[in-house]
Amino acid sequence: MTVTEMPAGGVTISAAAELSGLSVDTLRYYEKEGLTLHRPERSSSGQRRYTEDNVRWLGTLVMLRKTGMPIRDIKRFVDLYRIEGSEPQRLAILQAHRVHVLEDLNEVQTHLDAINRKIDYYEEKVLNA
Amino acid sequence: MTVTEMPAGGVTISAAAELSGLSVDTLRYYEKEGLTLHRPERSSSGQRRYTEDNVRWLGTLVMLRKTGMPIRDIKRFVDLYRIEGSEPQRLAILQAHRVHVLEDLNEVQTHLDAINRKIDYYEEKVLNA
DNA sequence: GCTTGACCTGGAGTGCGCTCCAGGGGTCAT
DNA sequence: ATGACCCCTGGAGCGCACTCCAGGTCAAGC
Repeated sequence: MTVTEMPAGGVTISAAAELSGLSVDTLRYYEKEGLTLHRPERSSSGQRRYTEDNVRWLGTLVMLRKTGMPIRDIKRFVDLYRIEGSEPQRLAILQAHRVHVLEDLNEVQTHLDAINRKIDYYEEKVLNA
Repeated sequence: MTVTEMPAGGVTISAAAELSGLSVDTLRYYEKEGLTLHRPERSSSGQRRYTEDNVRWLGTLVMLRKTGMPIRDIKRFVDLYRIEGSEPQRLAILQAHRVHVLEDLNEVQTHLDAINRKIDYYEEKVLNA
């Protein structure tokens, strides 16, 4: 299943987990922590039903987490969505995060260069052995 | 102080911390975990004295940690240095790690693109408000 | 109507990588 | 010789982000 071919009534938590790449437990954990933009509706028997929007937001959460934003900061970001006209603040958070990510990428890239040099050194050493 | 202008007798743990960018506690922790190639010598009163080589190795540890290698894996890598002729294995670990780092960089880059798109969206929205 | 399996909740447990602390030196300037 | 510092050890504690568990509900298939 892809996110665009989701049934109208929404999907179960396990399907949402697969679609988002998160675990079922993590989905419930994120919801408990208030990271969901809107909590998924419940079926008549109380089970969560994730809509396309719900799943899309999970994608945003993954994006922020994988780029190293802590849960606490994501919480602040989500909370702004509940405040009318907070777009400038949301933008500011994203821009600041972008800077962090770029710095991080840069640092990792520098260390990667060092790894490559070490590999070169060993490749020569091993080849001439 | 830079690593090339270190006194011959070695430097204290706090100096080594500054030079490496790690904390004093982390230095002792790494040593406890067996991540040091050679344990630093001790002064007559039992204090650690880090040589240039010691500090250079700390740089390697930082390189591996900052690129996401777990302590456990670094331990395995260091242990190979105690085995004669283990250069091929050390090389293999570095090559495998390199692949991981590249995959990671790639993933982060992809998420960064998504962040940029979100920023673009908000910039337009905020500008036209 | 019984089993199976996915789901529910609240809360405890885990792994990682540090970080901090108590209690105790040694060294050096005043 | 007193105080200020830095250092030592073993071990406890912490923050983060999950992950797991017990005990229970519900729907569907046989």
